[in-house]
Amino acid sequence: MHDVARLAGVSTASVSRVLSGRRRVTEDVAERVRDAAEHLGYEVNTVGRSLRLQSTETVGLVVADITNPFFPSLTKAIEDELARHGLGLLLADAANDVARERDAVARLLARRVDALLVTPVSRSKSRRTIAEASERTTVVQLDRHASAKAHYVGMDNGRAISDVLDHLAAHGRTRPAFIGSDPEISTTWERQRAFTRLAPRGDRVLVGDFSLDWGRTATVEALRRWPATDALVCADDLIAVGVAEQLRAMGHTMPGRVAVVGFDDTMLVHLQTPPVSSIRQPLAEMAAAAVELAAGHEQVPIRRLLFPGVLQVRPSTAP
Amino acid sequence: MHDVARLAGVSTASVSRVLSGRRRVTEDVAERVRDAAEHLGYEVNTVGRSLRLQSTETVGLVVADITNPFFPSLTKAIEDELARHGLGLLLADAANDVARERDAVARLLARRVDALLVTPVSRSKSRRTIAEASERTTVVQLDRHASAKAHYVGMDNGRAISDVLDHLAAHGRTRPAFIGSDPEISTTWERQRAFTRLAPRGDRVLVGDFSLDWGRTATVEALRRWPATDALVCADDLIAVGVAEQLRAMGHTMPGRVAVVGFDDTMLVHLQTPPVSSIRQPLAEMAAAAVELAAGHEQVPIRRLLFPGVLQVRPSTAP
DNA sequence: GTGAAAGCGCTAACAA
DNA sequence: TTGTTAGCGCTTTCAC
Repeated sequence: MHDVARLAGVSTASVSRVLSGRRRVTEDVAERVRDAAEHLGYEVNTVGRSLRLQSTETVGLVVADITNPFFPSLTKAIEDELARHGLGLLLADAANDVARERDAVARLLARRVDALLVTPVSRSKSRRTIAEASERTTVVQLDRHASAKAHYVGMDNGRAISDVLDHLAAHGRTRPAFIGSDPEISTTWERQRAFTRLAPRGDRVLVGDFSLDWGRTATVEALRRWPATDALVCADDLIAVGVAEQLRAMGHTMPGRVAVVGFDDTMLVHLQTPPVSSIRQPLAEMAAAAVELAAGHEQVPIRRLLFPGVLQVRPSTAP
Repeated sequence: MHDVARLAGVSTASVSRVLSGRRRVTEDVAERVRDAAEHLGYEVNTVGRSLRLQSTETVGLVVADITNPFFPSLTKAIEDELARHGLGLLLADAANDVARERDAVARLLARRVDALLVTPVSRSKSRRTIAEASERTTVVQLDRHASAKAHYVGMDNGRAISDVLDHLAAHGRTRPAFIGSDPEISTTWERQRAFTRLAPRGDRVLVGDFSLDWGRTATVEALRRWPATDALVCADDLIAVGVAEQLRAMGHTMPGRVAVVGFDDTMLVHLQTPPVSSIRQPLAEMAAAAVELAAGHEQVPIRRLLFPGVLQVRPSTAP
């Protein structure tokens, strides 16, 4: 910076004013500084700037499980939006483990991120981690939530379930069952609860884990317990794919006797033949809202932003 | 830090020495400092440290396409290894676009990452980006490569193809064809070249893009042009899944008349029935090697590290 | 509008 | 072994 100042014949203060664009200077000075900087290949050192401004212009993101295909899509949406705001993304993976999640949060806080985005692993066991972090910086819970002490940006799962049930009913399917996964995942829990409240026979719910095999097993179990079932609403796409596979193995053509619908609209549902209907989260809008909360310098009251999902209708529910 | 020093009755230098662990102090001082720090909830400010040490202890990773399921696995392996070394991960996505890749590299360099890991989008069009970046910091090309001026950590694709052909031959399949994707992707290109060199009829190669649909189309085309084909070696799993789907649609049971094998061993191949054989990259070892090169402070000569892949044999090639 | 100077929080060189 | 001090690169008062 000194070199640039010398070459431009101004003080380092003016160089800073020009290059950071945070203050007015005469056009003459601005031009000389820009020329000098370009000539010397000078680029502002963000570390010095961060120290001075007490802001790293970096946001941390702790995803519950990066290998779950929904999270890369979410990560991409966030990274995109952050880049648009000139913010960096420090990523950490909790690997579905609350202890690792706590570690990851601590590591990112130690790096002085300006804000922290988290998709909590567990409704109950992530609560303290989130609450404590939110005393140190702005925390935005994304997709999932665990604490009322931090912002939450997610999808309106109740409305999504309602839309699914309407869609199924419109196709004459009035005897759905719900294949859930771990109810400690807030999204799964909300979907299950909404189903219980809204479905014709809301008690037809099976709960297992987040896996293809569980989808297979649950299909057999559901059709055994409730033989008249004409639709299986799944807590996520991986389960839905397992369900679809099992139905095919049992000789059903989809939708045929049983319609199938998943959640999150990951690429998985496109790999099935026929493709499986799924609710898509509006990731771009969610990312924009989350980053706005994260980048907002003023202290705002805790927000809870719910976006509507969009049911992607495919042959698994509407031939 | 001043508060900690005062409370412990020592200088800030001693606080630094204790908390950074980079210098010897008496146990008495160390204990008083640690107590004081804990009492005050003090945590070293990494920004100040970075400025002083001229090192951010952070590594940048530019992935070619985070929504391609191979890259989350790679990202996870890297993040894991970096965390083990106390290093942070700044992530950026190139979205399969060389212009965005160049931007991403520039943004991470501006943030003064200690090293840059990149999976180049294109063998030819990413070359300048990589070469120029490697003049500014340590660059490690991961999985794919584009420039000889930076390290490369990847899989031995030639050997992998050789293993695949041996495996197929052992099961009596001696008339394979290769379904490639974009040869600008270095891995795809190497796999294709090895096939051409090693396969019984190395000219039986189709080249398309990286998609499910191309897998479907290519299957039809391959069986039309070379009706005796008894195995389809695919440049990646997504193509392999498309191939498997198409074979099923054509009424073949896998492996039956045509065996199928993919690359990268992503979760996609498990979603097929039956599961599809695939070559797994040794991600943990590759990540360890890449991070070692990235974290190594001494200037080492350009390295090119190839790890052997492991063929995961499944019913699509061995019933 | 511009420059001089202070200071963000840290660590290393130097002195004691 | 420990303390004093300078300085990493930046931005922002404050004085002009």
